[in-house]
Amino acid sequence: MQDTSWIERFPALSVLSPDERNLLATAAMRIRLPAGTTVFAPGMTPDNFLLLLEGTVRVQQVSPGGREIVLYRVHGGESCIMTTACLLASESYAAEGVTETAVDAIAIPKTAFDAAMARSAAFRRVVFTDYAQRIAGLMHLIEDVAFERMDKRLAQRLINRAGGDGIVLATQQELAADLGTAREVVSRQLKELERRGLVSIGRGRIELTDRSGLSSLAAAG
Amino acid sequence: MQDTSWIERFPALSVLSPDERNLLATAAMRIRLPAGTTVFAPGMTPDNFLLLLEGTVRVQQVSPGGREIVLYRVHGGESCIMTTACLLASESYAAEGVTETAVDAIAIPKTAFDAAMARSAAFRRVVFTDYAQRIAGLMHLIEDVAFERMDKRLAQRLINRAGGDGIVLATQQELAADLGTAREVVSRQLKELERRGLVSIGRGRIELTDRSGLSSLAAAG
DNA sequence: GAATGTCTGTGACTAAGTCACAATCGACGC
DNA sequence: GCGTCGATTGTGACTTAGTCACAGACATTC
Repeated sequence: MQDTSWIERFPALSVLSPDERNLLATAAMRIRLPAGTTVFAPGMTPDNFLLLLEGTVRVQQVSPGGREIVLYRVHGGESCIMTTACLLASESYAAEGVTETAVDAIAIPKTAFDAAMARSAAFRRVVFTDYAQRIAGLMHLIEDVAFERMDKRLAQRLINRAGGDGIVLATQQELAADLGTAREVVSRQLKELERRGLVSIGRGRIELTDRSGLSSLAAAG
Repeated sequence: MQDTSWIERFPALSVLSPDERNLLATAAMRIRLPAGTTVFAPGMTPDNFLLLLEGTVRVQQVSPGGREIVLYRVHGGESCIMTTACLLASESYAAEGVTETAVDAIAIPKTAFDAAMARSAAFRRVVFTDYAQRIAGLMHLIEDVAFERMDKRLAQRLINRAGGDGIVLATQQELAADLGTAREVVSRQLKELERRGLVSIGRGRIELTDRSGLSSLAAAG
């Protein structure tokens, strides 16, 4: 008797027939990873597809010059299928995935993945939705990097990253990686935001003192 | 009796069973479009998936400020499935597809697409390969835009765009859109390349006078 | 409380993007 | 042949972003 309860974590899979559930549950392995684990990296051929139950995985690219850019994050309830599928299909790209928090996930071997794709329309829908969302995200990122001003992007990022208390726990280096820019640029931009009274800067911590001000900056054309 | 000969244009589909061929061929429509046709655009819900036989489709994004960036191009023998699938799955993105040349394509209605995905492993492979390649391309583009120098990117682009005679037929505006930068920047970069004896500039036309010089610039770290 | 490693700030410089024009070219009509 | 018009290209002056080379500040550990 397999444990199929994790399937409920994915609303799109809740319509699976008992047969289909069994197919997935039989092959699925529950895995737990601590924060900071490299899930995949250039040169590694992944043999499992991941469905995240809890935690987040950061997918990023590192430039030769040492600069980084975060491509997207996978959160609990989302699938990490896209990147692994890509790694299988085309060798050449330099993205790596790292757990940002402890992660609880379901790993599905390639053979079971293929079988599920063949047999289950619901499973296909999950996979396609994942692809579509990631691609839309990447396109949005390209638009951002190519066309938007840094102050606007930083304001946006601070708002997204802030907890309900209006506090962002991140170093300037981490923010720089999120935005694909240099740490010094973040330092100067934050200074300017502080001067304007929108944030207050601490070590590894930024407090948003004027969220609506930041929002209007983030929305500015 | 359906015409299934176009299937041979897609090597990955040549392994289809007669049944599967028939499924596709019955639903498929052959379409021809002149250059400059908008295949899809924000707000349009596409109801067909395209397999390109001949010609190219340019997929690009336009910024509020009027700047453009080419995300990728779909060539003959490739599928244009990704973007359309994305458009169906998630409304919010601003890419548009325009034919760059006259295009000869096969259009497959959504229902037949879903059926083919359910029944044919080969068809799934085509679709996944398309996704994987596009995503790898988008990631490469992000890396380029975020980290590479403009002179290097321009040199690369000129090499890719040049015919066997070493001539690029494109306006500076078009090159700027390819790279996601401003036309003035292309103008100045070209001037610098000309000064270094790598190219010779004409109106709507750039001649590569030193390909190996351009190559080493494009490869430079 | 001294040492150490991490994080942050800053000046000086280079690269890229923006804005506002001017100059040039090619095609078309007369 | 000549003039006109739109498209294309060139350029200066300025702003924004990224690079390099540091110095200073802070937290943790011994």
